[in-house]
Amino acid sequence: MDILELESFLPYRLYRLADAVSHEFSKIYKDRHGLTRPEWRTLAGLGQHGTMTAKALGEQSAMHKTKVSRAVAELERRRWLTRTPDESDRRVEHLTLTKAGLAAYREMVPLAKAFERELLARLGAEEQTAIVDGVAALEACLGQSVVGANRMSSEG
Amino acid sequence: MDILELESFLPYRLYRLADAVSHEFSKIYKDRHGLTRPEWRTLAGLGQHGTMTAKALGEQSAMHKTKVSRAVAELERRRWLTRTPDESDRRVEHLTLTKAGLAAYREMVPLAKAFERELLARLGAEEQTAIVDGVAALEACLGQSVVGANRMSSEG
DNA sequence: TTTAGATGGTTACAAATGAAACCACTTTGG
DNA sequence: CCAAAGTGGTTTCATTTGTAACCATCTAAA
Repeated sequence: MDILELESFLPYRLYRLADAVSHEFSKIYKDRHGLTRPEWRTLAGLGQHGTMTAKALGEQSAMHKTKVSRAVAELERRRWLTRTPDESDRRVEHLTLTKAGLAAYREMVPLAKAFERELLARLGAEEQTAIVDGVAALEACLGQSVVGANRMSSEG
Repeated sequence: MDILELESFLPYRLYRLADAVSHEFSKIYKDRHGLTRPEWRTLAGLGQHGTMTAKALGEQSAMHKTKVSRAVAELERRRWLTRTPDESDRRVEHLTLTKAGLAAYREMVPLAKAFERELLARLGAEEQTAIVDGVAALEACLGQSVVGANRMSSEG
């Protein structure tokens, strides 16, 4: 009988690994500020780019537009971001972090970087390049049309 | 100002990648039989091991016990598995696939294997070993206590 | 014994999520 | 100019999920 060994099955391993890493990392924004993942990504996007539309946010951080909408609403409620109507297209709003939002972002960036650094630090040199390159390769091949702007991640 | 480049941030990339792969793979069990991921994992676990308890299922496939409970209930409703009370401990039930469940499992195993094979086939030889080894390394270091039996994945 | 905890498993409830409908606006093609 | 289709973004609704409480049973210690 032909069986499948789940523990060795790449999609399963990949998912479980990502889930564990993500869950570990979520402590940084969840325990600290009670943010959800969509909220964290929104904060990260705006911190990185300064000003973005909801649509751009969704594309950059692979989130469904309803998630973006809700995350933006919550961050606005916290007064971590403000909306500015677009001059020429009144459907569009430009989102920008407030001082408070920026402060939170600035506080989290070093923690995020430290997390990534320490995660990789537990690995040997070749192992580090292995994941980084491996992930990059899969991203590239799975590609343009699946990962990234179009897919609109479910995020778990 | 110190910023974080989300697109290069490993936890984010890993999650997005796993999500894309998983979503792609989910077509095999979702489109074909309308299974959810917990249901698929339950099927896979039982197919692989023959008979398991709900607890063992949760440990093997990194699922929260409520997910296992619900998945088992659904597969039972479909008559894809049966429960047999344990002789010596009446809290425990042993789960086994029925003929129908086994048939579905047998049908999916080759598809799953083909999916994995074709996914890897898109990569070069070194790239293949890169992800496989990279994932293994992270699994190992992130380790025993985080990935696997204890974590009880959220699954998305 | 008896009783206080563990343990396998289910259920109730609240929060997060996705699909699809929707609103306001803009663009396109007659 | 006008209707039809497209787009940015929100809301509604049903489903999925996690937490915590829960039930039944088992174990261990007094």
